[in-house]
Amino acid sequence: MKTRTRLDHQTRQHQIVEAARELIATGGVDSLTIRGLASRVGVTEAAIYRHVASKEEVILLLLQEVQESLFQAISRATRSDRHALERLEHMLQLHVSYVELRQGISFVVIAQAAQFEEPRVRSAGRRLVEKYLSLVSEIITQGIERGEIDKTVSPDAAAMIFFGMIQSAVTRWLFDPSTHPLSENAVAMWVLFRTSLEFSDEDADRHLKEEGTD
Amino acid sequence: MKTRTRLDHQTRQHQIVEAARELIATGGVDSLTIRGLASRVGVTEAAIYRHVASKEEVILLLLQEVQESLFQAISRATRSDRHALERLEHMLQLHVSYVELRQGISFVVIAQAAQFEEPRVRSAGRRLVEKYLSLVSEIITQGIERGEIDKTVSPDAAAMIFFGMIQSAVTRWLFDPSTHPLSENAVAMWVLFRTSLEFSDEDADRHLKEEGTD
DNA sequence: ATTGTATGTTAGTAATCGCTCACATACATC
DNA sequence: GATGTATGTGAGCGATTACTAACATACAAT
Repeated sequence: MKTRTRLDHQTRQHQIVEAARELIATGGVDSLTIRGLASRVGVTEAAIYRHVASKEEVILLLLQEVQESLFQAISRATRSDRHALERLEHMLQLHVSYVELRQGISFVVIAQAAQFEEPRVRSAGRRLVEKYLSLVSEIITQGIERGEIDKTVSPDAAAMIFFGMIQSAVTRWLFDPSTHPLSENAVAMWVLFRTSLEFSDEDADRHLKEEGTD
Repeated sequence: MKTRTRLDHQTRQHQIVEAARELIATGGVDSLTIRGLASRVGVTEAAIYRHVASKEEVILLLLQEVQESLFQAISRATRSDRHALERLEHMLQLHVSYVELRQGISFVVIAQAAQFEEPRVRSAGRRLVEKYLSLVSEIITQGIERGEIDKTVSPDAAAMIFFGMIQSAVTRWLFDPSTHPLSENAVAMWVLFRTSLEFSDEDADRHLKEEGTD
C-alpha cells in the first residue's frame, strides 16, 4: 500500500524530529548532529537523509513542531470565554507545564533561531514569537473591550511582559531547576503583574456596579 | 620589563575576548572558533593558546567580561539615592543602551551558558543572572522600606519580571531590530509594569501626606 | 655575551562535522 | 516472475574542529 509507506515516511520523519528534540533537551543545541539522530533513531546516518534533506530541515521541522505543540498545549486556555485575567493565568500555567514537559526546548530553540543567519530558520523563529505575542495581545484587547482589563493598558506591551515572565522563569530554571521551580516563580510574577492589568479600586467598584445592573 | 610583557599578555587576552564578542555578535555562538579568533586578532591559531588555555576559557572570560561591563554600564542607575522607581527606570534605559551597543551579546551568552553541560560555564552564567536579579531585588526592597513601592510587592518576583522585560525585548529585537526598537518596547513595558509597583491611589495620597509632614 | 622568558610560526594531529555514492533488500504492483 | 519504489547499509568524501609539538625570534635580566 502506498499510503502505508507514505505514513511510514512521515512516522520516521517524526521520529527524527522527536530525536532532535531529545538531543537538544539533554545536551544543548550543539549535540544536535546527524550522527546523534541516526544513533537515537536506530539507523545509519545515510538513512536519515532518506527522510530529511539536510540538518537545516531538521531544525525547521523542529521549530514547526515546537510551534504546533506549544499552541496545542495552551489552546485550552485561549478558547474559553472566561474572564480575560483567568484566561491569561490559565495560559501561563499551561505554558509552564509545557516547558517542564519538554524541558525548555522552546526557549532554547528560539534563542538559537535568533542568532541564525539562514533566513528561513530566522523567520520561522520570528513567526513563532510573533504568533505567541499576538495571541496574548488579542486576549488582552478582548479583555479591554469587555471591560475586564484597564483600558489604559497597552496590549502589545502587556503581551511582551507576559512572554518575558516565561523567559525569565525558564532561564533561571534551566540553570538550576531544583531551586527555581517554574510554576512557583511564574505564579509569583503573575500575582504581581495582574495588578497592573486590573482596574484601580474606584474603577473596579464602578465596573462591579455596572455588571450588577446588566 | 616584566610588567610590560605581562601587560601585553593581558592586552592580548583582552583582544581575544573582544574578538570572541564580535564573532558571536555577528555570526552567533557557532561562529566562535579558534580560527576565527586568530584571524580577527591577526595571529595564528597556535598563538591564541599562548594567552588562553582552551576555548572553554575564552567562554568563561567572555562571561566574566559581559558581567563586568554590564554592571559597569548600569552602575550609574544603582548608586544614586533617588526614588526607587526612577532608579529602576534609569537602569532599564542603561541596560537597553548596553544591549544595543553590544548587539545583544549578554542575551546570547546567557542562553548558551544555560545549555552547557560544563559546570564552570553553567555556574558562571547562573551567577550572572542571579547577581542581576539580586541587584534589582535589592532596589525594590529599599524602595519598599522607604515607602516608595507598595509593600505587598514581592521583590524577587518583581526582579524577575524586570529581567524578563529585557529578555522579551531583546528576543524580538534580535529577530528584527528595525521593526522592534529596543528602547521603545522597553519604555512601553515599563510604563505598564511600574503601575504594579506603585501604591494604589489612596495609599499614594496617604504617603504623600506623610512625606509632607516629615 | 649569555640566558631565560614571552610570544610567535609552521605543520601537523585525531576527531567530528554534514553529506554522498554505490549497492542491498523488502515489498507492492503489474 | 519482472519491475519499480521506498528504505536501508557500508564506506568514504572534503571540510572543519580544538588542540599540540618543534622550532624561531624578540628582548629583558644577569
